Amino acid sequence: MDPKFTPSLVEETIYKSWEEKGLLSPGTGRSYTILMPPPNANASLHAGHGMYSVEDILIRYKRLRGYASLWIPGLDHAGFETQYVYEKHLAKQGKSRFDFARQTLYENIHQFVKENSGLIYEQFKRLGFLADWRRSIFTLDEHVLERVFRTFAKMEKEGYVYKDEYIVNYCTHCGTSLSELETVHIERKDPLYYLKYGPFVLATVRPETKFGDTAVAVHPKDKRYKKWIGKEIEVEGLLGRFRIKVIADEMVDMKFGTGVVKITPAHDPNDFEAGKRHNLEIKRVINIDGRLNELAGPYAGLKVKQAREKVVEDLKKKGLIEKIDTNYTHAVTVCYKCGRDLEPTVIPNWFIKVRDLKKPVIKAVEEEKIKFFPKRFKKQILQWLNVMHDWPISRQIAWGIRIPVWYHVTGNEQKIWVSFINKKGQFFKLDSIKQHLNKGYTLNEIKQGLQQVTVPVYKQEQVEHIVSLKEPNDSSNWIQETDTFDTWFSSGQWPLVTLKEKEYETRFPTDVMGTLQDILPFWVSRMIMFSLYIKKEIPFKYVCLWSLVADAKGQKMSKSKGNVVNPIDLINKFGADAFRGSLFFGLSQGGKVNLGEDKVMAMRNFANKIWNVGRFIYLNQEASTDPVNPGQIKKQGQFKSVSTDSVNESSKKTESVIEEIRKEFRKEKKQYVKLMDSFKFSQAFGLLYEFVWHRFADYYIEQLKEDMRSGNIEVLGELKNVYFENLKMLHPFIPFVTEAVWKVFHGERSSILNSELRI
RNA sequence: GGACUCGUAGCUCAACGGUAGAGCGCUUCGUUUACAUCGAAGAUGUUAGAGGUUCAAAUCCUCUCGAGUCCACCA
Repeated sequence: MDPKFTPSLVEETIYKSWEEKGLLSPGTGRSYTILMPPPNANASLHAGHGMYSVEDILIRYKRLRGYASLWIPGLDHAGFETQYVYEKHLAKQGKSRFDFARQTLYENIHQFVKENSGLIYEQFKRLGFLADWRRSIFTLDEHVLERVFRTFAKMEKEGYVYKDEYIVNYCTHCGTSLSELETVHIERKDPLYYLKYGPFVLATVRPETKFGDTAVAVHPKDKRYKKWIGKEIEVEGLLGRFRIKVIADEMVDMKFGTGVVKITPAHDPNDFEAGKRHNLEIKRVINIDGRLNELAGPYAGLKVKQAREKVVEDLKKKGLIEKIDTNYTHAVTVCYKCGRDLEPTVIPNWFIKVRDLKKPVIKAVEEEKIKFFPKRFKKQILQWLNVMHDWPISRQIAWGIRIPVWYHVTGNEQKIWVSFINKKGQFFKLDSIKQHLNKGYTLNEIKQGLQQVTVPVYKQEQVEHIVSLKEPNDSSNWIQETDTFDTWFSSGQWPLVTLKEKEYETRFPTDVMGTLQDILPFWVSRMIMFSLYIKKEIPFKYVCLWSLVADAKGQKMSKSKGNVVNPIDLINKFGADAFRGSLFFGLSQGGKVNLGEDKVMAMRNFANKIWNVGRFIYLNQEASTDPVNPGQIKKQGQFKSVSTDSVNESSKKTESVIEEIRKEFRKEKKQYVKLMDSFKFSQAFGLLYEFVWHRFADYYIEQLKEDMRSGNIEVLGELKNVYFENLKMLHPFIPFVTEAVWKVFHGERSSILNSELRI
């Protein structure tokens, strides 16, 4: 044994030996199952992934406790994220997604993902993860698509699916709608314009949307305006005079501005709601490309920002602006991806009605059928579930699972709008199929080069559609929806696609779902929802949440701050054990993990300490002439009878130290199990650290050093026993060094994973 | 506006009703034989502030101040 433990010399060999011995898959015993949260297929390891170690700890711990523990990995196609990355890649070549038919784009991204996937698994292996890689599942695998289709079809049949014009946060840059959870609110200072509006003055930050106003609202109790309620007023605007209705609505804050609000249902979420309440017309003036349309008269074609400037300028000229408050701070909703202002816009969208679907979820959480660690997340998820409203599942991206809805083209040529690329690669923007056909393109060619299908929701005359995996095989023409499912619609069904059919009897519900607390509402709540809906059973018994890994100072890691730590660098430098240890050493349950090189170094030292304790015992064992099996000594355990023969000071001392160590060790082990079983990993690890280093090495070994040197086999046996048991307890946290030492004592072909941790 | 988390040693954090701890850093001493990626000894704290409950409070309660996160609203 070298005087130093050198991770780089052993880690690869050890991992290979686990693979070769089949230790990545479970042996016999009671089932214990964890589904790995699928990382993005094309992702590369970042520090946050380090927390997947929690699951590795559980898998190894349970394996040592005699369970058939199984960790099933997977990869997520991560629709939005991946397409975003790919489009940046395209931009470098001076191209955009509008240069490709959606099918081509899909295939290109697929190729791109294929080329870039697999890396993260190699990196996970560097971390020592004991997952059954051969069982890896990709969220676009055939059986996943089928499951997703069946779920959608069932939901459709049972009335949980509907399509509606709906106001969504639309990112005109990313070209897609975002769920509320994908938006970010930022505080910003914007000018607040006080516009003369007929007999009123009203305040707005968005004068450019005034062309879409369909009412003016005041508070029902506002004495100032009571006499106008229900009447029409005449307003002098930029496009001439027009009449508009005055409505009363509680949403109006009398104290804000002048207490008068313009209602623009098409471009403001609140106004949209108000519009519904008062049956107002939705008048859309901004198109999904972020430019004003023909309803804005001379302003058509301008982007929102330019339009605002121009409108303000012209309003000033006409004397329609009373004043401008330049000191107004408000919250703006921006895209979490590109940071640009989101445009509230109405577009046709598929929705899932969640009111009934979420009820059993709330019940299961309330009744603690599913337990959360740390506990406070129970409260949080309940809060989220209670405010959760209908789920928009349409995404206007190509990289994803296409919604299996087919529209009946025959007879609806005028109602179905498409954009496509012709054979020559020319792009044709959104227009009705009829228009395109009139220009001489065949439906087949349109379908070949299809980019987007948009079927507005016609209140009276719906376009006939059916849910089907393939094009209906009849004489008429059909065209498939181009929207894809929200990523969470498929990954929410993860627990339903990861196990083999017969495993649902033994391994379902699975045991633990460990994941980032950020995606508790996105993912965890939806997995529970789908599982209860399809299987009538919870998908997992425990949810273990961890937070982001931050830098040494507790700052969130981000590229712009330049404080990103690459775990692989740390592993190369200090070893996987040191990296893993640093994620668990000295922190509170579910708290923030501060990853600093100092801490990793401290853990490197700890691994080395463990190695050297083993080395010391080993050298003494080699030195002792009689290599008696320590197991036998333990059975005899007769220190008293041995020592009574030679009654002297030193043996009395030995005897009492042995008693002491046994007592302390028993206590340690008991506490360890208790902590591990209640997901208090950091505390458990701290307990081991303290015992192994400061009690076992610094105290007991020092006390018993003389006995070891003089070849006292009983003492050696006792120390070995305590040491080995501690190796087993440490193994889930720092698998490599513990395995390396184990092999020194038990032979190259042995593995600590084949041992058992008895209590 | 609502909810949550957190203010403890120079730094990063533990302890969660019963003598305030760890890692890193710092001071002094110690290496012929397990480890200097080490050992021994030590310094550093009115536990943000104020009040309350209790025999006993860093810990429970209330308020104040400060930091952060999430949700909602904002014409």
